[in-house]
Amino acid sequence: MEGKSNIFTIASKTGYSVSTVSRVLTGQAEKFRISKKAIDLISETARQVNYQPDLVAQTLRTKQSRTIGLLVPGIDNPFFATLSGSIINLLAARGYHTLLADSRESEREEEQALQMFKGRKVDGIIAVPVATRADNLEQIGRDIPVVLIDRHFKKTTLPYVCTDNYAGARMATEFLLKRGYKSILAIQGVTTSMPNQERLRGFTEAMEGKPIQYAIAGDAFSVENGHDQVIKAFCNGGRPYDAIFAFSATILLGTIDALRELDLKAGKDVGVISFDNNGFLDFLDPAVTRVEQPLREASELAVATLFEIIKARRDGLRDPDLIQKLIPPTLTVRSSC
Amino acid sequence: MEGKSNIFTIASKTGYSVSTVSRVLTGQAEKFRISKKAIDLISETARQVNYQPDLVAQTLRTKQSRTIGLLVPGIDNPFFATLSGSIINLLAARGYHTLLADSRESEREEEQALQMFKGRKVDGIIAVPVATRADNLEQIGRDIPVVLIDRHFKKTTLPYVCTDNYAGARMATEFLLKRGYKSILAIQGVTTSMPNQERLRGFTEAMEGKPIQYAIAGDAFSVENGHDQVIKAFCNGGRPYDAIFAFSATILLGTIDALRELDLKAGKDVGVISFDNNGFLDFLDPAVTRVEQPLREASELAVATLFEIIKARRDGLRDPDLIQKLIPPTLTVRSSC
DNA sequence: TATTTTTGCGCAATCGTTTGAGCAAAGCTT
DNA sequence: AAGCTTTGCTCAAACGATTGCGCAAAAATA
Repeated sequence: MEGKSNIFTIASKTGYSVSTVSRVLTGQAEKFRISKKAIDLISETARQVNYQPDLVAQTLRTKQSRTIGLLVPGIDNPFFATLSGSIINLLAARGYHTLLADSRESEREEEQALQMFKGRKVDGIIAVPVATRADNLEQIGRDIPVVLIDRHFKKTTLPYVCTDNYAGARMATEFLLKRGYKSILAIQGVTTSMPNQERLRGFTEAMEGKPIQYAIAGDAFSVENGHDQVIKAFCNGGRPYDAIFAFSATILLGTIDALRELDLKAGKDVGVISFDNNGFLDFLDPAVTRVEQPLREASELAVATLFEIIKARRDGLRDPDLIQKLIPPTLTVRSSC
Repeated sequence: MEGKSNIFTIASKTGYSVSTVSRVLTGQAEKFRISKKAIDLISETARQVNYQPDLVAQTLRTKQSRTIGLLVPGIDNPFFATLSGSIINLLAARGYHTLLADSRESEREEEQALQMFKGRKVDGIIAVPVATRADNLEQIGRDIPVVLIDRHFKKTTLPYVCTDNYAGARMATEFLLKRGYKSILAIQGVTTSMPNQERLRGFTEAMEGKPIQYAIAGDAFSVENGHDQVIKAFCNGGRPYDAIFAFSATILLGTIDALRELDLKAGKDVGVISFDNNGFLDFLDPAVTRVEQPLREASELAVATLFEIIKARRDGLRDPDLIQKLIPPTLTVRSSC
């Protein structure tokens, strides 16, 4: 009954060889014409001794770990937490386990995590990359199926599933313009990341040729950044902008905080719009208009894509058609602008 | 340069035996009096062929995976997301990797995850248990070091690090009373969980003998629950309670939402207090008074405890003194009550 | 120079599985 | 009854590392 039982225990208890036991326990009984008698006896004893296969040994032998490496740049960021949760559950539903690593926006830690994934023989990797160049991940992608999510590289051979950040930012900006705002402050996040660059592009292209003042500030997807940029911009006590476009929900929170400090009412004194879905945004006062990313859909597509590649490679086929999808976000209008 | 190099590759490239290579690469060179020449040559070739040890094979042989299993009841809950992030990073700092599983408040999924951890040969487990009985986890705890966090069992031999939920709830309740509220609605979460039971106990004991009306409702740590209970309680259009005690931040959000629906102003019409730390609570209007849990401290203690047990067992000693700690939470006063 | 000690390393078993190949016994065919 | 098929299983070699034991050559000692 104790945890010491292995395939050998069962073999000697039943009088069959380890081969036979293995084949029964891995469901290959039919294929190898094991007698019903043997199947029953072996299964029964396996149950009795509470046999649990050693997944490590199995992995070593079969080169399949039924484990996926998930790499995010900050698990404590609610956005990535939600994303991770979604992915982990989708993987679990397929019988896969998740090794979770946090690169904390550091290329070095990302690299380490990837090496670790490799050493651990993960069957695939889902990553929100922080590196600025695709090389390393593409290199790994040759050995292990990799799908990028949320962030991607400009020209890459890796599959990805991201939000169409360009379209989203453009949509948000145009919404602000339509609302009649005349001077807009955009507060951005990690400037090297693709989502940020795309949002920036969406914003500036939407502003192009418009007789509207605007500025771009900031450099991190953090509350502090949101706060500090607003304070800095409004520091002289004036009201230089009548609208703020926060490139993430974390930035938005900082913004809200700063506005409150400045005794300005979001939605009334200053229009506010944000990126990122975050249920929280509805509980703020005013509830915040935002560009919502189809998180669930993205996770599902990423996981499905990953498994298609895994399957193809397992069958010795070449990779399926490259999936590089930008999912259009939706505008959720509330009362903040 | 390709990922195919193993210890054998290096052995033949250098002319040394695999034993020697292994000893050099695992830093046991001195101990086995390997010559400096051999050490240099082997290290150098290892670098050249970009050798990465196969962690699976290593685990099989050494019975140490340098992996910890982390089990939470809902990774998409910001509270657990933050907790996980904190733990993952602490583990990473010690060179350990994390297998993350989500039980989704289901005993069955919890059991599966634990079996998986065992099969994966994790060196230890940190768990927020959902089971109502300790048996299963205690059983596993005999094989693998286990530390509980956030939730624990009444009488258990397992170490745990939790918030002193009783004290926290009592503190919150007494604060409400001191503020002069006369009728309080407490909205609770998963009723079987220890934190909830303790919070409930703290609440009711604080109310004992007080000439104050109160009610207890709810059964989930969710936004919906918070919302629905408020609506239900206030449905006849009256204002039966002048204060609400939300047993978690998620519940609180639902509460806020419901109050808004009812056209009641939190903080003004109805006092509001919450459990759980969540930076978000400061951005609500009004910012919410709350019992803050020392998440960081708890994670650190849990991880430290786990490693002490791991170390002791590895050295063949018996487990260190049982750590069962309730960390007192702090009251963060804002303007919501 | 003969013996002992030290130095430096290799042999081979082992961890718990999976799996290709092979083989005896039973059944079937003619 | 000889030959062919099928049935039902076993043998033993992997997978990639670690490790107890042993042993030859060199160095030290006598």
